[in-house]
Amino acid sequence: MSNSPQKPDRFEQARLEKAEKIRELGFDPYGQRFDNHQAIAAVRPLCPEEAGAEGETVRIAARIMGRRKAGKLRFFDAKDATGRIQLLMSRGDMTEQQWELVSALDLGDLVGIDGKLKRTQSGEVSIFVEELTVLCKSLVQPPEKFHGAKDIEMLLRQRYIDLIYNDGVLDRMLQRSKIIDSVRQTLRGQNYVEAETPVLHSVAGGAAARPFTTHHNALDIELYLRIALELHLKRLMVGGVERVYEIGRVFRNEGIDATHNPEFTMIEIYQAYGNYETMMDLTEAIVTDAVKAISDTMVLPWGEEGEGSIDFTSPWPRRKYAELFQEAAGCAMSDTEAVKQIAQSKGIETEGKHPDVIVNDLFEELVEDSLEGPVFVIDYPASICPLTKRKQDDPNIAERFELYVKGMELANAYTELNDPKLQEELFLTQLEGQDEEDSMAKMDTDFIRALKVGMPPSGGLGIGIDRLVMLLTNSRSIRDVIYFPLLRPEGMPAAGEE
RNA sequence: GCCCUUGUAGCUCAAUCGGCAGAGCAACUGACUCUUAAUCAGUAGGUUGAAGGUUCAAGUCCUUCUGGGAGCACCA
Repeated sequence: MSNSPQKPDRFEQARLEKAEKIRELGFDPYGQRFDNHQAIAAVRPLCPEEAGAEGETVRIAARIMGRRKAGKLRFFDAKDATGRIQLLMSRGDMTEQQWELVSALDLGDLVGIDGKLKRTQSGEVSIFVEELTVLCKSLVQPPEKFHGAKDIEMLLRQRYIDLIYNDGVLDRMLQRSKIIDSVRQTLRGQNYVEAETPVLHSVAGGAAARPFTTHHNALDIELYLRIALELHLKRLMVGGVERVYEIGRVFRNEGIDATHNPEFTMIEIYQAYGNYETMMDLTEAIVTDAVKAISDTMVLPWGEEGEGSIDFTSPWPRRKYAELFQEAAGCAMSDTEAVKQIAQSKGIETEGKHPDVIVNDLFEELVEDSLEGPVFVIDYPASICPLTKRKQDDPNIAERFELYVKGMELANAYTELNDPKLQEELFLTQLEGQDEEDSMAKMDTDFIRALKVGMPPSGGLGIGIDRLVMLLTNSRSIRDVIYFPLLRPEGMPAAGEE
């Protein structure tokens, strides 16, 4: 891409001329510090009910969203992060210099306003402007005032346009912040401490996913961006940090769709001397607290208006993996031949695969999408869970649960494996039918060394924060809850050109 | 990666069978002191994503490239 500045279009040219006019009037088109302004949402209720009655003097800072003229009157719609309010500027109430300044205003400009709250004759809450301060001249023509901006590509590449001009976008992102605050608060209340562990890993472990690779120049080594938080947090458990969590970005070099972004936010939580059952209780606490943080009710809408809902009232059902499998497939998951036949009838590749991998493929095909939830699926086949402690009375079953809501996996938790010898063995054992890069079993010798020192028996829990926010804000796409989802860069030269 | 679909003015969208590229909003000039998708009169605004091809004639048909979206695959 060229580094030379873009030639201004006709709109930018006109606005630059207005900026110059503002300078000639003795003002700064890009503004200065503007103290003691009030939130529009706080100011609106102060307006007198009776039309024409003079209310309090207020000061706001806002963006100009709309404009109407009626002779020597100017009505503007102004908006800040909290709400909208109408501004009224009258030729008769302003100095000559201020009136000239009004004529240099455009849609999209940021202004500081001092004036009195008063209702217009039609009853609209308004600020009758006494002093106008230009805080920033906008050089860009805003989208159409009625239909707004709809081009998804533009809205994602220029998310600020989306945030300014599309109602609900900023609100949803602020809800995301509230949800994350709530998660931290719940954990703080139970004496968990937040940790920050490395993003750059020499072994990308803790999950089954393709990593991004990068390179450190001074050490001249290949590094991976982390795909999970697990192995470092467990090292902290070894070190005596008994209740620990991290909220952080993880990176997986895989496809992009409505529920997957290459970088996404996970929380992983570890509790010494707990197990997967204590983590189920914690999951319920975290999610229900988050619901309370953004809603007055435990039943949240899902889908189009009136189409559906999610009832987060706890406790949530806990269903055994094997039972759900049997109900859906009509055979026991230990019946290897029957499982294979059903899998083949569903078009699932079975050749060379470990029986438990086939069972899991079938489970995903038959069961997952139908789990409306919230529901805990518990007790997974051990062979697909290499980091999990087995049940004491059945070594084929792992103490693991996944939480499903609306067919989406929201949380995943284990009773953590703390036997270093067994862990080492599981790292070495590739499940048949899995490519090495698809496998979770990547040898991490430093992690084994840590386990030998001794890690308490523990519960571990991971929650996909983006998915939690999606479910709580009725968002069908992960792009609705991430400010800047990954897009292909603009303006790359076509292959073979240049 | 596969397949389908889409890209027209700053924005939202038209353009019939291949036949003069258009509207609304926004902008600009003017009128109007209570509007709120304000109204009224006028003006200007285009490399139809890019390159090539077919044709007397291409926004429209064909090829390649490119950005976006939906689905599939992978995955959480």
